[in-house]
Amino acid sequence: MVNKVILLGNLGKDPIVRRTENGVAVATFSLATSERYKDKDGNPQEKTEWHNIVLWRGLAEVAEKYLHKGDKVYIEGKLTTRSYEQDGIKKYVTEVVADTMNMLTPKGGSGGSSNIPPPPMEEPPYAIKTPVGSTVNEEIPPATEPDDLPF
Amino acid sequence: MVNKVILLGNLGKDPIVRRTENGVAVATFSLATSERYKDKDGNPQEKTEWHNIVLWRGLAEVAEKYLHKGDKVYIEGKLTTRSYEQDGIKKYVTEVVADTMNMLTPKGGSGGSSNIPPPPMEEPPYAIKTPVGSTVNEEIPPATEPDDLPF
Amino acid sequence: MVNKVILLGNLGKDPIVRRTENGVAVATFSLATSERYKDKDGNPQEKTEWHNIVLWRGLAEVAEKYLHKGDKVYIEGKLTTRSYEQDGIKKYVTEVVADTMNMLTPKGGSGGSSNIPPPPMEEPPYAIKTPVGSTVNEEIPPATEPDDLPF
Amino acid sequence: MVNKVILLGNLGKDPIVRRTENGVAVATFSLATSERYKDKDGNPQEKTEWHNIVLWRGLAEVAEKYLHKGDKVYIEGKLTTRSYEQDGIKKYVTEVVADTMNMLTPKGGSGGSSNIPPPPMEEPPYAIKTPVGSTVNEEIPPATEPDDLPF
DNA sequence: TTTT
DNA sequence: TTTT
Repeated sequence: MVNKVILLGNLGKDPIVRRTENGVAVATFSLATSERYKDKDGNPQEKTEWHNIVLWRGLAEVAEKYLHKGDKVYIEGKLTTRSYEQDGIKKYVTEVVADTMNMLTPKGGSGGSSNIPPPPMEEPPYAIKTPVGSTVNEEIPPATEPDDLPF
Repeated sequence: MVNKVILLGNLGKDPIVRRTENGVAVATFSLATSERYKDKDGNPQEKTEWHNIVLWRGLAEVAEKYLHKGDKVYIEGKLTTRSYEQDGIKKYVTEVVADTMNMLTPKGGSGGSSNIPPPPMEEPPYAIKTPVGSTVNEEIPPATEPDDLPF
Repeated sequence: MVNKVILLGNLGKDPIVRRTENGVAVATFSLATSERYKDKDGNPQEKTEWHNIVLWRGLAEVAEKYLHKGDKVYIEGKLTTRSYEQDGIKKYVTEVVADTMNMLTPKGGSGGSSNIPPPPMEEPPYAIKTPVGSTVNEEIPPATEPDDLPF
Repeated sequence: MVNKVILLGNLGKDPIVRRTENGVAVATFSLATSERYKDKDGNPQEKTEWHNIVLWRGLAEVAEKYLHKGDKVYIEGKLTTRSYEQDGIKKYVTEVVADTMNMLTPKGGSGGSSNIPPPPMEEPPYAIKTPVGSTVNEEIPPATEPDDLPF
């Protein structure tokens, strides 16, 4: 079974970083991927998709330190959907849980970085406790190669 | 900007195929990707994600003819989210609009293929008219190579 | 930096499995991906690419036990090139070092599985000792999710 | 069958652009993807892979105009291997024929751009006429969506 | 031959 | 809400 998402786009806002009671970091942000195309009259159009990104542990720490509104990032992850209830209505959120991140905005660049503290209550997607899957790429022990190859 | 999803999983049901007024085919189905892992007590667990797949034109026609419940398919596409109103409530659906499909269940295989007609009312995701993006891989004119290479 | 290869094709022969002096397993095989297209005269053509696949450790063990000539597999990995000398001539081989493998041929299927022992000398690519990179997906400790999410 | 390569790295040199007798543009360059890891003694190491990239038609024209040594690009393409004879010895080259390219170095950036004319004779990989496959993403007519969706 |  |  394969479940892989590859995105390269820009952050709509600074990441929001929280920690679990055990101190595990979780960062969330939305990422825009825009596509230019021509409509049937030949006029140039742009369509933007917004993706909910979730990063755990090491990746969340990196996001907290270095990622800002407007920054360009490459994300590789898994598509996941979770549900929660709001005002008695069941809602679904689809998120991309990142396992690889690559920051593409040069340091000192982008500016942006609004340091206004996040609102006390988040948008619906993140309002309810629910398990979410993740793998942090940077924590994976790099499989070092044996020196004694058989070929 | 890159927006790519790669899935390899099994169909939860037979595809549902509709046509626009212009006769353009659209197929939809949900696709399961399961992941086995061990929980913190070391017990094997399985977690299944369900993905909403949308195919247009040629890919929809192929799906209509050959895809059945339980079949294994490889899908490459784009992540898209659209919204609709239901009972006065705005709802969001995230879908994968396929541009490449690869059927992995050998012909005559899989069985399954429940021919029970689909319910009169679909799940929320497909209940409302909304524009959705798509590219059908098979309709792309294969770029044939010139014979007179410069190297 | 991103270096990712995604292949879905068929094994040309049974895998060849070796072990380093430390007992680490390495499996190699070639994988065919075929593409159908029409030439400029509209005649259907097929073009097959052969890829050198390398699997380490757990993945190699799985390949040894379950993979056979003709089997269909999904492979995700890294593109790597290494060089070696043969008869005083420097040669280069490009390989895909897998970090994920998904076997798509149902058990008992495929047939094929020629049990003819591999030739004493392999094709050039695997004739010389050289370091090769790898990560075995199955050995990665699955990042279990904390129960105490902050949202 | 799936044959996909995804790379994000830096150009080692300016692209070399040629044209076939029919005026079709072909650009080639090598792309570095570097990976940082720690060796078994815990010392940080870097390993760089060099990939041979080939772009056709529209993508080649874009590369010619905008890509320079050192620039960062995202490439999506196919793995292909071709052979040629040199001094009576058969040689193989593995290339990535791009079908999507995304330039990630901001305009006016990178500088580099050594305008030293390319040597009269290229490295072995490009010395011999051979057919190579390609699809230029930008030439694909964007599948416009019908307004009359059936759902 | 690149980049961080 | 981003970016080109």
